[in-house]
Amino acid sequence: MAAGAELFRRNGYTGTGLKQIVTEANAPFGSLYHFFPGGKEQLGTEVVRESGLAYIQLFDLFIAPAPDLISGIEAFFAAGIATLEATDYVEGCPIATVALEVAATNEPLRQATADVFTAWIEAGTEKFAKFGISREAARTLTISVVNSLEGAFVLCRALRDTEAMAVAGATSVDVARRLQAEDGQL
Amino acid sequence: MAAGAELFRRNGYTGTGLKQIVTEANAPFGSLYHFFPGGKEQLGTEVVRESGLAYIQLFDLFIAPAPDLISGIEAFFAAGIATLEATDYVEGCPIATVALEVAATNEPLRQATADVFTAWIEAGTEKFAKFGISREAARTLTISVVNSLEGAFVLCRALRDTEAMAVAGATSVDVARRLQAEDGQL
DNA sequence: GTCTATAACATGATAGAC
DNA sequence: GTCTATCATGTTATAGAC
Repeated sequence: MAAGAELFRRNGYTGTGLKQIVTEANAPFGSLYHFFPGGKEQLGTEVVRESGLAYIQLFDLFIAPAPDLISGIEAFFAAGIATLEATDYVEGCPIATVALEVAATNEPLRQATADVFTAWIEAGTEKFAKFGISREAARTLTISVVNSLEGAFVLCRALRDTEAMAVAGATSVDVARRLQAEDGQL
Repeated sequence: MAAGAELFRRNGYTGTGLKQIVTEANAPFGSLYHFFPGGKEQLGTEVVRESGLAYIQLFDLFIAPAPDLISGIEAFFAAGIATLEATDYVEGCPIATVALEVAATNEPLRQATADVFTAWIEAGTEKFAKFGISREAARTLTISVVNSLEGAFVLCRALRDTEAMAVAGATSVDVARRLQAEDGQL
């Protein structure tokens, strides 16, 4: 299943063949349908859900130990840049490619991607609220961070350049500062 | 070719069959290879390039007549929300889905998506600079706007909700205000 | 229960009739 | 020159041998 996750992340859902997955996983073809009777669709939804949860851990890893909101956000986007460079721009968000592909064509998979994004937004709201901003502000900040992150992955992978991710980090810091200032006035 | 553009935008590159395209276009199958001897790859690159240019016109349509930078950006994101609602979340960015799919697997197509994004950034920089901010600030703002727009399309289509696009607009306005203020100090 | 071999189908691409 | 019929290949899915 880890093999499936990596291939979906790199090549997308429709672009990844089941044959490719079992080859990468050094598994016989038949066992795939033993573990996933629902075929490619079931495998896809489970990969999306698992990858989504794993990404929350990654988010916590950079935000939780930060001394303050701003440096947490900076560390998070710095990690995004590092990932792009380390993988030569082949690995971005594990969900986004699949999400765009299936949004209009495969309802169960679309629901899985939606559940993952909902979980991210809730988890981020929780984390950011711990830094002393209101829950409403924390939710807005989380959505803004995810927007910028996802968009920057698109630009960076296409352009093979990290500039957009750096801008995304700076943008998110701006938003965080504005929200902190507004909350402080209340 | 318009049919190809719409299908690629909705279903992605690997998710769209040539048969599907000729059916949608009410064209016979053979004529496709008459006009595109390079097959699917040539069709894909031309669709990406043409859709990319068309999107710049759309950007101008909302930014150019705006009385000031902030209201131009607001109008642009309001149009994004309107598109999502009007198409029941099946149409987002015409480039992003293809860009993520091919970034690691098809170099000619990846180059086409990169050229489009480069053109967008240059065109946006040009337009925003006309509102009196420095070229450097205009470039940063453009990348920030595109990041937020692309990311919001991912979230909105997956969640079938426009909240993320609204946040993207507010975020972009924040960034524009910060850049205007910084430039004013120089 | 695991896996190999194969079925049923869709895909991209072409050759050849009009 | 336009298009129909077909090819070769790759896809998902399954049946049946071990």
